[in-house]
Amino acid sequence: MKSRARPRPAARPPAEAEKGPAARARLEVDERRAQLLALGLSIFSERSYDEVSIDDIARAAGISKGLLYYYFPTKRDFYVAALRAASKELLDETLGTTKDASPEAQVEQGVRTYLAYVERRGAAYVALMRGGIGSDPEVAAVLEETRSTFLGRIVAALPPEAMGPLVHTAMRGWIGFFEAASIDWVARRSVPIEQIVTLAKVLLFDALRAATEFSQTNEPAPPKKKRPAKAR
Amino acid sequence: MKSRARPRPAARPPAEAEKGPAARARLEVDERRAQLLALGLSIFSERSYDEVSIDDIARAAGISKGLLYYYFPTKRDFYVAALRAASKELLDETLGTTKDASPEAQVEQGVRTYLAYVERRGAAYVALMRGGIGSDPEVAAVLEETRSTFLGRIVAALPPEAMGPLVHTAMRGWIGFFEAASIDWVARRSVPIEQIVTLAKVLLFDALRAATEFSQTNEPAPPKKKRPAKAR
DNA sequence: ACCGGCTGTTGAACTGAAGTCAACAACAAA
DNA sequence: TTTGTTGTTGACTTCAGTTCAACAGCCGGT
Repeated sequence: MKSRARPRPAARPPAEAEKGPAARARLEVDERRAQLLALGLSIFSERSYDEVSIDDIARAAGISKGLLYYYFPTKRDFYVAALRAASKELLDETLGTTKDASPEAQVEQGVRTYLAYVERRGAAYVALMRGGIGSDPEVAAVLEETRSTFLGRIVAALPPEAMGPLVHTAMRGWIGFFEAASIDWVARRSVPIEQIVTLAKVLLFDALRAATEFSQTNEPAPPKKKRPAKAR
Repeated sequence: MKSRARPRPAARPPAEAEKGPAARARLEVDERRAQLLALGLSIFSERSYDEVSIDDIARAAGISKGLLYYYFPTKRDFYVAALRAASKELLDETLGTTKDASPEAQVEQGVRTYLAYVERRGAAYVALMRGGIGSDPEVAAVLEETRSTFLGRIVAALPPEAMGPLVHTAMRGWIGFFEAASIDWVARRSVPIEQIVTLAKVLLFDALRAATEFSQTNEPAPPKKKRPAKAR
């Protein structure tokens, strides 16, 4: 009975109508959150950020618009959360279980796993890892964070003396190479995965070698022959 | 849509007030368009797409909001137009006047000019070439177009027999490498430009060599070639 | 000068989607 | 049952993008 009679937004329709699919269920925070993130990931893979309205998302999830704001403060936050989830998934999967294999084997393993993820997620990978909302600071941060993590893993496996500004840039560049190659690969699918793996692996070491070499001199380096990573 | 009988928006204030800066000037279409694009380029370099409102842009340009819509059908179109202008600028500058230099010299020249652009435009390059509005189809198209043009230039200088799916992917990847390296370079500025130029040049040919090699066999390729590039 | 016509320009109104909020319902504990 | 907590709702508010009819600068013809 509550005589709290406040404004009075008119009575609500009991909504007795039975909705075929999932009628309103009261889920736990974590469940619903996970459900929404998964949904967001799939939706944003197909349509761009602002081709999708909050109402679309709510409708697809079978919930009200307001509930979305109960879990995510803003549409953008929702997008970022979905992006972050995808990033985490990728990072976790590629963490690699190989401890003490040779550097070559480790790289090969990591690259292969990465490509497997790209192949499985396809559109999601392209839509979220590439592009994103763009200039948006938070989105850029997630992408930056992801690349930075990969960079860290590579650097961690390098002999400390080999590190230098140019090597840093070179590795950064290699990540760019690999992302671009991955996208081209999934988009065209005209090359066996093994060739991509080998190409990426070889170029990583090529880049590493070239960078350490050129760090010493500004000249195109005529004397030195080869010599992967070694003394400074 | 809403052709309601518009009664009478009330007379407009003569606005006799003298505006200090540039009072309303009647410009020609091309001039104003160019002015707006330049302005947009600089604005979007500093703040993200939706941190900037139409009103902000209009205010900065000293015009009314409505006029913007006289030149560009939508905010997004405006953004895309600015992006396209930047892309065209970059593509034009790097077209290279060297006709018959050696492949190496051509690449070096192109890379150097590209980096000069990146250095000059700094934020604009990063904000527009990277990111963009993201998932947006049109924006993606402009970026794709830009990369595709660069790819075309590289491919055009290759001996036809050398072309294959893997080489295509490799070159695509190299472009990704170079973009990432460029961004890292402008962001950190801890490496002399010459080193970046050399690194990029060497890796282009490394990638080319590796790709043509692996195209033949799935094996890590034991023997074979050395110098593919020859310029038709 | 006067009249048009063409076109750049404006301000206010309109629209639609993001974001807010008080009421409410499902469930658990008392 | 009663009460407390908290997931859930839908109408409402807000505000940035978009539309539009009126308007003003400028040229050519008379």
